[in-house]
Amino acid sequence: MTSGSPIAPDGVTPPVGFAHHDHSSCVVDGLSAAEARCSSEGLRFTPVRRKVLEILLQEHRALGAYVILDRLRDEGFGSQPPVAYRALDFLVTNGLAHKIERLNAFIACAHPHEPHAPAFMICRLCDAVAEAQSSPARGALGAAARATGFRIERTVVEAEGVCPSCADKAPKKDNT
Amino acid sequence: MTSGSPIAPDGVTPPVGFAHHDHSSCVVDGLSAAEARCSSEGLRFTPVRRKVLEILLQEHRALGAYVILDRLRDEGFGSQPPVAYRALDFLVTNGLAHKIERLNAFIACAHPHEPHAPAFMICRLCDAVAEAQSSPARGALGAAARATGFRIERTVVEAEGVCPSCADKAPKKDNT
DNA sequence: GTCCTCCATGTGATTATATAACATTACAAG
DNA sequence: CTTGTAATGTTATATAATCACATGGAGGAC
Repeated sequence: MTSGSPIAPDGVTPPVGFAHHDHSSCVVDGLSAAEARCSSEGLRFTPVRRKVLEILLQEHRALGAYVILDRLRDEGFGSQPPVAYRALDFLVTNGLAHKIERLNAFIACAHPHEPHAPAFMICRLCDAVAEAQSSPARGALGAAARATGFRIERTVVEAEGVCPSCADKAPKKDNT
Repeated sequence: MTSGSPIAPDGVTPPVGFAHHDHSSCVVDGLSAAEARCSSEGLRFTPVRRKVLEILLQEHRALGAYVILDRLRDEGFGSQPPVAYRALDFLVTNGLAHKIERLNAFIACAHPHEPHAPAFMICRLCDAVAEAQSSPARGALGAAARATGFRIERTVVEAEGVCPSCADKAPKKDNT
């Protein structure tokens, strides 16, 4: 996406995941960004953590912890749940991956270079997930929070629906 | 269990909805709104469903399905998970309750009279949950969805943080 | 009325998701 | 090398959700 990364008129970074792009660069960029981040912050980017991130980067979909665990086992890592959960916790804590609460599953961060309040679009037909930026504190939710004195520390913003590709394949949904 | 009392261990009334209000009317209004809705739409507001909604209405916090199940058992209803999950599914489907994805728990709808895209504020200290309205499709997420052709069908908007009451109790925040 | 069908409920078993607890290993600092 | 700390491995368990099938009740067809 390096060459074909148009910036929308309003300055919003377009989401990745529903559009064609050079996917190999997603993996490469994601891993190198993770290395850079960990190096600069003194975090240990260990083999398990790297492998989990690589697994996540290979698709723009959310993967359950046990799917990841299966792949870790195939790669010779430990095969018990904490192995996957600990690596995922590291990645999420450090902004290299996100948990999709709606799916109880995990996805690699699509914008690992900058701090962000992620928002996700989840296709209920093909399970593709695209990450966008959100500013929930600026909308109705932020107004409600300020009105009541609630201090927002973290937000979960997830939209469920149909991605353009699936909408093309099944334009009408009343057809069984 | 604490017999369902919404009184915190220290004896202080927790922030229900973050603001003082006539809580008995929450229960009454919620139940009567549910009756009206079900009556007008030909839905069966059965004893289990009514009891589950009543349980949820008694607190402005999210309850796990198994907590609800415990209370159902105490009331003489079935004690197996599907009993609670089916009633919850009915309530959520018909807009009388919501699932808080972040907590894997459920809460009664605070605005049962009108269709809405709910947003929630979750206090990580006292577990109180307040419901607000959201318009995620009008912000950055909506812009991203339109830009990519994603059709939003449902949104999850949940903010985690500290409610005003807990912020007062622990003004110096030694975070985490 | 009887029968029938549909939907809701009850129950036992199972699957899926996540964490607790503790032993072992790797690694950096002194 | 010793030691402290973080990471990993492993067993067991907790929590969340669903499957599969039996039972029962309300309402319509006859």
